[in-house]
Amino acid sequence: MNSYDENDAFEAAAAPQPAGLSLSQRAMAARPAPYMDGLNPAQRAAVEAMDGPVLMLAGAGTGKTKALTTRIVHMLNTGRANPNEILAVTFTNKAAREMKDRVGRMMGGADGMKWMGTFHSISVKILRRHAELVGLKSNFTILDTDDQLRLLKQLIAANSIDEKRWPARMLAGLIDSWKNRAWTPEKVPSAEGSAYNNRGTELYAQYQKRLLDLNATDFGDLLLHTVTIFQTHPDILAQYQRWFKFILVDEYQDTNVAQYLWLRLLAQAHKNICCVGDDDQSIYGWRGAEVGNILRFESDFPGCHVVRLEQNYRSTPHILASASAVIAGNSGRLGKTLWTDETEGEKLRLIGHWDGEEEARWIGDEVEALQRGTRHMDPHSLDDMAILVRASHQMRAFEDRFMTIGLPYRVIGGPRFYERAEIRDAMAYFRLAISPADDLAFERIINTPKRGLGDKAQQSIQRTARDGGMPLLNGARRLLGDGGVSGKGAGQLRAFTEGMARWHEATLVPDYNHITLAEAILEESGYIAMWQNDKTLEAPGRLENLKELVKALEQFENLQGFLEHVSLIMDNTTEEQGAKISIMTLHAAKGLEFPAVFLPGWEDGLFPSQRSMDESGKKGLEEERRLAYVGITRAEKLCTISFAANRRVYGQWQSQLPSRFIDELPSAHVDILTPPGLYGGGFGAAAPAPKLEERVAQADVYNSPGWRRMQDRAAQRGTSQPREAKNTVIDLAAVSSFTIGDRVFHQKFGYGTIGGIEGDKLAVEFDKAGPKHVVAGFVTAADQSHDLPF
DNA sequence: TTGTGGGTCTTTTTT
DNA sequence: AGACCCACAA
Repeated sequence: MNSYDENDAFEAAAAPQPAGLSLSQRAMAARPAPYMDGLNPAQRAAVEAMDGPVLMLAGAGTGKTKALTTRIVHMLNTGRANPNEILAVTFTNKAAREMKDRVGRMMGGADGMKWMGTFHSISVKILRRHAELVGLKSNFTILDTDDQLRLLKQLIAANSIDEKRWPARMLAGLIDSWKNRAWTPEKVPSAEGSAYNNRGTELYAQYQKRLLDLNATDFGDLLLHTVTIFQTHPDILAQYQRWFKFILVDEYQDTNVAQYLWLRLLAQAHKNICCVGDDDQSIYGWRGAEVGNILRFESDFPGCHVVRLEQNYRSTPHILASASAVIAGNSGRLGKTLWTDETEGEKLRLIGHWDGEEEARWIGDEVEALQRGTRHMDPHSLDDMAILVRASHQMRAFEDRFMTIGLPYRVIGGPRFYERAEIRDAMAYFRLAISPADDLAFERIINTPKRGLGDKAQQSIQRTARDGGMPLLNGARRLLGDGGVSGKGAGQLRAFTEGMARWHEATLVPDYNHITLAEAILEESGYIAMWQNDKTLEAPGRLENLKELVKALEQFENLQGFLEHVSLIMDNTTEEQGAKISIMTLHAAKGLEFPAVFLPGWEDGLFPSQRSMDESGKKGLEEERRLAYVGITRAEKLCTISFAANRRVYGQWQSQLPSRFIDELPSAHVDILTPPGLYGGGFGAAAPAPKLEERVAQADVYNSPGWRRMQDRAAQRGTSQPREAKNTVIDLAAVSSFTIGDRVFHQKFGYGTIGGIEGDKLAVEFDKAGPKHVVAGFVTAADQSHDLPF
């Protein structure tokens, strides 16, 4: 089967269409359609506005998917379009699947909706039909980032560029960003000429040529080539414009320039385009998304309907008020005011911790409390809870903690199934068996498992193949015939090429059993054995994944079909049993909702991310703020924000300041769970830090049992007694090191605070004030320390 | 050819 | 701290 053959819905367009509405359709349209029940006026308006462009500004939790799917159902039911005349585009397969499911549920099947999918999957369908116009054959392959990087490395080496100074990743990122902006090599502006040591454009052109030679595309090409075809072949564009009577776009705020052009070209004739988005949830600027697209919609499509969905069905008033207050800090918004009928609900909770481990500990306890149910909350399943972090490395502290207390968790968005090394290796074996000319697959697996074929041997294979103008696999065969490989490698290479020949034969048999074949390939190639002999910890998991892969084959008729599918669908489909708390990044959380959400790590530099602010300034900060908005609005009932005063960053302890977003939270909607003033930074607007004198007055360090214990110990050891230095302020810049509890910190603090949890011993060492001297104290419950009131 | 030790870098992620 | 990548030695 070739999926590019089955997609010929386009031909069906030539079939005569019913003129106007049928009687039954008119009857349907006349009475209020039952599927409209339960829509609010705004949603209804979004569903019914059919004459001209529509911009649906849908805030978080306002039922935009409901409006979007109902709109599709409405178009179908009123006979405005056939299922295959509606182009519905999303960004992720998950979103496409959900939309399909929901339309299917309302209509009793969404079979005819052939043009509902991601930008990329739809582009592939179009591109397969017109591949020759951009120099490809219709059975082109789609490279993943791994292949892409390997290709670029070869090019860089061939151009004798020092890959150390000019990494392939950098070039890949550059090319990707150019493709996101719909720039072919000729169109890259000369201002970009200095990129990649002045050779960026040149290498880009070479890379594109190499891709055509391989009859391959990368992900960016799928859109870029399609746009090129539309721009250079008006007749073809016109066909599609006629064909797609209505266009719907989800998450419009995340479109990049290429996608924007793609849409505008298709929509410019009839202008029946409906874009749904939320400018406040644009969080993918760093990968080319242009908030400008949504901000500009009204001038792009003059006379468009703008519908605002503002009634929120998800969150409590406190959560909405907090999210709104934070996002209000951004400028240039289209502006929305989320509101809700609900009046009940818990305030947000804000808590500071001593360090990241303490934070994880506290959240673990809190999760268990929520499971049991608390004074304020009914018992909740772990499935109802999520921890949303800014950066994926933050997830580890929680994994560690949950592992030790035996709390079931799931990490969402980790390394994806199809991106794991063992899966890609296995797929490369399948690819080579099906297409013996797939050189990239050959390179990946020729020495995996180790066959004694290192650099040298591989280079001779490359040379032989190039001289003979043949694929690498054939080159290897010829080299073997010529006796060009010696020693152990020869025997193993022969076994490999013979195996490949055998497996390739097998794929040519009509209706071959692809599952048995796949198992045979992995077994006979020695790939399974490689992992079985591997005694490292992750080996069993990898074998498990391979089994999983073979199982996934069952849903396909043959290996070809499977590979075609997998190149576009990269999501992890394995759903394990049992209730688990979810841990994921804020980015991965978009589109999801949970009754209880934890937002840890709200510290300046981490969130908002310092790098984001350094690289993109105010623009970066605003995107971070949108991320905060997304995080808070994921919560339905309970949202807990936390930060730590100290955190290990790249192996170094660093003192942290609370996030500036904490200062933007409205104090009336936030419960502070930490004694105010615990940390010098205070809680911003929610609760400003008390004056130092007040905090010193509250401190009762010297009456604590701990203080006495310290005195005892000093006496025992014959060292000097801890010095009393009450009501003095320490210049933190003079602190060279300090210890709290059993941790020692060697760091200069130009600013900030030092704190501990109750019971921590605390000692500070100075180096500026003459000879080193040490003061020591003890952290009490009342004064978990700040500017060291000794 | 394969294993190892030192140097480098460190946000977010879909297709 | 930890992952990754490359250069070098066995």
